[in-house]
Order: sequence, then C-alpha cells, then structure tokens
Amino acid sequence: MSTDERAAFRSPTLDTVAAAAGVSRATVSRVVNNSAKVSADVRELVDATITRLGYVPNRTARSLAKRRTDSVALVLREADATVLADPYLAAMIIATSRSLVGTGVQLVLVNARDDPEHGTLADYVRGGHVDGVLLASMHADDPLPRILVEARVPTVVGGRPERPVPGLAYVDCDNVGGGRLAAEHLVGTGRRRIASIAGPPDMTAAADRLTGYHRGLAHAGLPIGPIAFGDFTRVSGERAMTELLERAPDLDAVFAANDLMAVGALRVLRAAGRRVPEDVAVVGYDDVELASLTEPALSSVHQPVSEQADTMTELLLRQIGGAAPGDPVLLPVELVRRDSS
Amino acid sequence: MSTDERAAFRSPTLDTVAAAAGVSRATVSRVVNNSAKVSADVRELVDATITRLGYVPNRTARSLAKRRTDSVALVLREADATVLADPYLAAMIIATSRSLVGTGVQLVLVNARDDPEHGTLADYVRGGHVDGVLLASMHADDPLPRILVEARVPTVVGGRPERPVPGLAYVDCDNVGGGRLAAEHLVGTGRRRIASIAGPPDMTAAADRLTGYHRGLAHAGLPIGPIAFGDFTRVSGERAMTELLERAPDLDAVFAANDLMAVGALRVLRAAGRRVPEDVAVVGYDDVELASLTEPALSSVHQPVSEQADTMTELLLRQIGGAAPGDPVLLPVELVRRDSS
DNA sequence: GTCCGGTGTGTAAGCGCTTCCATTGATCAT
DNA sequence: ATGATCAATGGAAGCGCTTACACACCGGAC
Repeated sequence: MSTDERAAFRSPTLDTVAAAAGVSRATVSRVVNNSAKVSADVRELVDATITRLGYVPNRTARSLAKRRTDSVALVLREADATVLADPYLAAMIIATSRSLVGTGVQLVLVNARDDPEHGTLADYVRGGHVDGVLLASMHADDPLPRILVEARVPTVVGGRPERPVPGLAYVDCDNVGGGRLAAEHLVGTGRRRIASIAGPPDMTAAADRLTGYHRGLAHAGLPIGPIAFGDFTRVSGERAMTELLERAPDLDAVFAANDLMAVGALRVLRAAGRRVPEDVAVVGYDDVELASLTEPALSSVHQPVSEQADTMTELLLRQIGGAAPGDPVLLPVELVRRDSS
Repeated sequence: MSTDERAAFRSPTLDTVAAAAGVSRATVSRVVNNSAKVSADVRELVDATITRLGYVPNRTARSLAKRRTDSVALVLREADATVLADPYLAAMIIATSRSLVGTGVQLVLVNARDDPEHGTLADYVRGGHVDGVLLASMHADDPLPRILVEARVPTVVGGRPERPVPGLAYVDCDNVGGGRLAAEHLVGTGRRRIASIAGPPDMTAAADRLTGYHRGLAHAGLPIGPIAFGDFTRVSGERAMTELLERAPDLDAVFAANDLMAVGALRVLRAAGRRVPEDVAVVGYDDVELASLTEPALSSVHQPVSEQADTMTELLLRQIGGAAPGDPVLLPVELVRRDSS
C-alpha cells in the first residue's frame, strides 16, 4: 500500500465527528479534552459519536495548536558503541521509559551521533519536536547543556556537569560518597595496600569516585595507593589490573570505578594466581546485574538508577510546566557487600 | 521561566524569514526543502537570512502539513520489569537507535505498559505521532500486530509471530537452526545425555529453539533428554537446573534457551559439585556480553542483533515509503564456542 | 509580431486542532 | 417587566508549514 492509498483511509477528524453529532468542532474539542462546561447530554452524545466513528485525535495537530508536544528527548552523548553497551546506560533508558508511564509523555531516544556538528541537536530540540531534554552520560567538555539552557529549553542532566552551568538542573548519585564508602569498607576489613582502577578523568562520575576514595583513605590515615586509569570497559579493566600488579605486587585490595572494569580485574587476578578475596579484595561500582553473577560475586556500590530516572523526569516535567530548574539533587548510594571483599 | 515567558522568545517562523528576505513564504519553504526551482541568487539570499535570524523549521507544523512525522515507534511488549532487564532487549534498543542514525527518522520508545487496555497503543499510533511501528519481544497471543496491519500502519515485527498474519513483515533469527546447532555441537563433542532448559513456550523464539534442538538430537539418533522450562531469567534457570539434576542425575550436557538461564545453570552445577565442562557441558543462547565473562566462559549461539535491527528498520522505512510489506526475513545464527562445552 | 513552452515566484487553500470571543437563552434580583 | 449574570455553544482566527495552481516573464520558433 502506498502512502497515497493509505491516505484514502484517512481517519475521521474533529469535523467529521462534529458533523455527525450535529455540534460544532469546538464542542467536540471540549469533550475530548474534558474541559470546561459541556452539558451532560451533549457530552454523552459526542462521546457516543466518537466511539461509533472510531475517532482518535491527531496528536500532531494538537501539538501545533497547543505549542506542546508531550514528549521529551533522552539524549545519549556517547558516540562510541562500546560505551553504549554499558549496562548502566541501558538501565537508565529502561528506567526513564518506565518513569514516564502514565504521564502521557512520550520518550524520544536521540543518539548523540545524530549530531555531527554541535548545534544540530540543539536545533532539533528547538524545532519543537520535544518539550524538554534529558541528558545522560555526558562528558566534561560537552557544550550542549549550556546551549540548551541558553535556548531556554527545559533540561535535566543525569550526573554532575564538569563546570556549573547557572540554571541547569541535574540529578547525580553521590559518587564522592560512594568512593569513600568503598575505601572505608576495604580499610575496615583490614586492607592496607589498596589500589584503584579509575574511570576516564573527563567524566565527572569517575573523577568524583576517585576523590571519595582518596578521602576515605586519607581519613583512615593511609597513603594513597597506585592508580591506573581505564575507560569503563572490561578490557581496560584487565589492562589496568595488569599494570597495577606490576607496579604494586603486594597490593591487597582494588577499588574499580565500575563493575565492568572490576570484572576485568577479577580475571587478571585469577590468572595471576591471586585468590579473591583472600589475597586481594575487590570492590566494583554500579552494582549491575553482572556483579552478582561473577565468581566470586562482586561487592559493589549500588546506585539508585530508577530513583535517578524518576527524579530526572519529575524535575523535567515540572520545568516544562513552568517551574524554575531548581537545585541539583544528590542521591545516596550504598555498598552491597558480596564475596569479593 | 514559565511556558508563557518562553513563548515570548518564540523563534522566527517562515513568515519572519520571508518578510526579512523580501520573498514569499512559499519560496522560503522551497529553499528550506531545497526543492524545485529556485534561482541561485534568491536561494543565497534566503539562506543568509535564515542563518542571520537563526531560523529553524518547526517539525510539528511540517508534520501536520505533510502528514508525516519522520519518526517511528519501538514498542516493547513486556509488562514485566524483570524481563525488561534482558540484555538482548537492551541491545535491540541500542541497535535500533543506531540503525536510524542518518535517516532523519526519530525513535520513540513505547513501553507496553502504556497500554493498559488493548487498543490504546493502536490509537496512539493511529493518532499520527509516528509513521510506523517496530515491535519487539512479542508474546504469542498478542493481538497488536493484527490490529496494526488492519489499521494499515506500517509495521515490522522482530521475531516470528505465533500465527502468520497476512501482510505482516517480520525479521527473525534462525532459532530452529540455532537450537539444532547447539544440539549438534554437544553431540559432536561426545555428549549423549543432553538435557535442556527451555524458554516460555508462549514465545516463538523459545519454542523454535526447542524444536531445533529436538531435530538435532533426532538427526543424531539420540533420544530426547529431559526438559525443564524457565522464563528467561537467571533465577528460573537455577530452578530448572536443580530440577533437571534431580530428574536426570547422569546428564552430561545442558542446552539453555538463553544466556541468563545458562548462567543460573552454571551456578547450580558448581554448587552441585559438577565440573563444567568436564562433567557437564553447557551451551547458552543469545551470546550477550555476559557469556564471555562467566567462569568458565559460556559457549552460546550468537544472534546478529545489529543486523536484525538494521533489517527491521530498513523494511519499515521501505514500507513507510509505500512499498509492500514483503516477505519475512530469516537471519542466520552461529555457535560461539567457549570453555563451557 | 504572435504564440508557445519553460522558469521562477506568489497566492491561497489546506493539514487537524485549540481557544478567544461573541451569541444565545435561561435564571435571578430588582 | 427589565437589565444583569451566567452557563452552554458556535464562529472564526490562528498554530507554522506545504503545495497545487495561477501568474508573469522570458527567449525562441513560426
């Protein structure tokens, strides 16, 4: 069937219904939006006509008239497919989708790669296809948040932006607290030569976790152990662990800035003949499902992903409704202790 | 900033540009769509005006006028959050998003739970907010595909529908072939008492894998081993494996209909003191990243998820363009052999 | 010089809906 | 009775864009 043919099956419009019910378009519109004063009998008549004709309002037309699309964009700022495989991000997508259920707001998934040159994405948003933007997984140098704020597009960022942007709302998990939690836990179980596999320094989440970890050690009066950097992939975790073992063969614990890298560490440790947790304790971050499936099961800092998504959408919808962006929100994390530490 | 205030910042429209450039709206429109004949100098003038004014076309208005939204829905038919955690589904979402990059078509993620009563979703689609629908993870009794086809909404299903629906396009991975591949592999490595953890019988993918597995055994002249059913979650895999060990303590191989359940089986086997692969060989299905991370690493049937997503979007876009739905597509799978078999 | 076929541009009629404003009867106090 | 008030409805003007159609203008064929 061609587009033309399909057009022949055009569904009834407000006019059709109005004519069939013998009332004006305006009245039908009022009924559909259950707005204002419509007498009970007219309402009933119109409702009946609507179901009889199988009328369903055209969202596009409505959007145009109301200047409101009732949909928001979830923008993923990851060009790299590898990083997109991150289960945390996947969880974020699902959670966001779920938190929108029942609000009548639709979720448009926008892949960052739609945006070869900066500005295109901003234009898209300004094009009026969405009422607001949820920004996930940003990198430090990303100009997008500022652009959006300046274009007065309601925006909420997941995670702390590198530099504060006035009027930019964001919802972060307490990465500093999480890093500290991990350090304190390891110290508390008697570890003294604690190494760390950090994430990419250009991501604030990674930097904050490292900061917290440092603080935890400092607070316990311990020196800062060796640090190797990864990019949140398993392979980079393996590389980092190998490096750490060379630089500090006597380490007795490792804190990895995410679970994928922790899993990599686990493998390298096993290959090197170190027992976990007897010889080396390992703590990961994110608490993705994978963490409970490894052998030994991985201790990890749990992030409230659903809550983060819920908060983000709530802030966004409120902003779309006209409220001020409001203050940043920091969500608490907790350590889930399993067998690896 | 309230909605009203924001409205005050209304961006320039076609009219604004037309007035500023001293031409008609139609001409500006032609330039924007680089359509038809516009003289070089006028085009240049208009282009300049557009950038000067920072004009960006309003997609909603365009959609209304063209009866075309340039966006498609990806509908997830899973009410249950647990199943939504399936990495295969996550991969599907990402892959679909990626395959749309560069087409100018947007992806709207629709959670099935938006659809408490059947019909709502169909209405949504007919509401003209999307040009077509991608259906993922359907269950056998789902009336949606038929409804969509009858409403003449371009639709492509991922996976084989239980009952053939005339005029319904779908893209499936060769589940029968995959099941058979797994069986043949296990037989080929000398296993003789092969058990199976099957998926929910109301999902065609699960049923087909089981069928293929049966055929593989039959072809080798082996009797069909014990079968336990799970629901594609890890926990159900554990339960199933426990049951199988009771019913057939002498089994020497297990084929699980997905990786999550295979991981569950792995744990139960270890707990039961069976060595993998020495005592019991295990093969999973899906080849999600997790499969390469278990200990021992899991052999698994690999599905071409990206290719499936690509094919689906391609078929859909073609259909939206006016082409007939076309024949179902069956994508080949392959066995990835790792340490568990 | 007239007629023809292009070309480039403008005019205006939508696309399907919302919403302001005016209109019409009632209802009520005076 | 008379005007004021109010609820219910209709009329009509948009929302910002596309696109058939008409029109003017041009060069060339006759």
